[in-house]
Amino acid sequence: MNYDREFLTGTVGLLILSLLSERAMYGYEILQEAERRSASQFQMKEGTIYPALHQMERAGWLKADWRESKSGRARRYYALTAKGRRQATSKKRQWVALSVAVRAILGGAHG
Amino acid sequence: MNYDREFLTGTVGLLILSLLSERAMYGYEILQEAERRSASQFQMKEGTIYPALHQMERAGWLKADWRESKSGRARRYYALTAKGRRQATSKKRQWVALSVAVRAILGGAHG
DNA sequence: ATGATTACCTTGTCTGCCAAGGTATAGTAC
DNA sequence: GTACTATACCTTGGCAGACAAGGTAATCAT
Repeated sequence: MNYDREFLTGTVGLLILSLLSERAMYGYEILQEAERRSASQFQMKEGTIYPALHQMERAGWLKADWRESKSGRARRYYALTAKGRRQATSKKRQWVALSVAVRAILGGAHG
Repeated sequence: MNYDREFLTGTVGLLILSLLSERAMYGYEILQEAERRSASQFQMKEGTIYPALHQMERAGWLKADWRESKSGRARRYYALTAKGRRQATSKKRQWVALSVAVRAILGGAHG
């Protein structure tokens, strides 16, 4: 297996796809959820996430629709398509393989 | 702790520093060693590693010297400086934290 | 001699991430 | 009522990392 070049840099894509594979979310919610679950290790920026979502939508991984919240504020919810689900699975697998490979090298280096 | 932006993309830097924290190596050797230990998962390219080594040298993380191999071929060996050793430790720690955080998010997503 | 491998290097391109800025609404504090 | 904060969306521009592609030159095997 070869890592996409994109993947080596693309932790953000992995996170988005992973979160959306649980349920549909809107952009701002993804930011907060990632921060919460990682104990604030991840602090993705809006300038990172919105363009990423748009790009994934164009690529056919996501499907978006506007929903009104109770307060009347409009939110754009994103859900995985079938293609997106395959991407999510693939990226997770790649990440696991990557982390195993990194550990194989760090491990040699003292421990 | 916050990840350097650089780190999120910079697996290559981590690998180089880790390998050099074991012993001095020359560029080409690093490529091969990374590939060998990762069971060919990593196939770093020369266009990646040489500029990276030069940059780390400029940053004062590495010290380089030319050595002749038995065959008479010249090789440029790189060794960590004290500063480089601190960097290596820091980057390893960051990587471990990153992988924990990613797993915290992937974990929620079905498993 | 021809090609593969070792070993170094640089330039140009593509893309990801983010800082910075912008819009607009809802809730809270004074 | 007005200022501030948080929510929620968005875009533009710049910087840096990874690599494809190309180059040099020596050694080794056929």
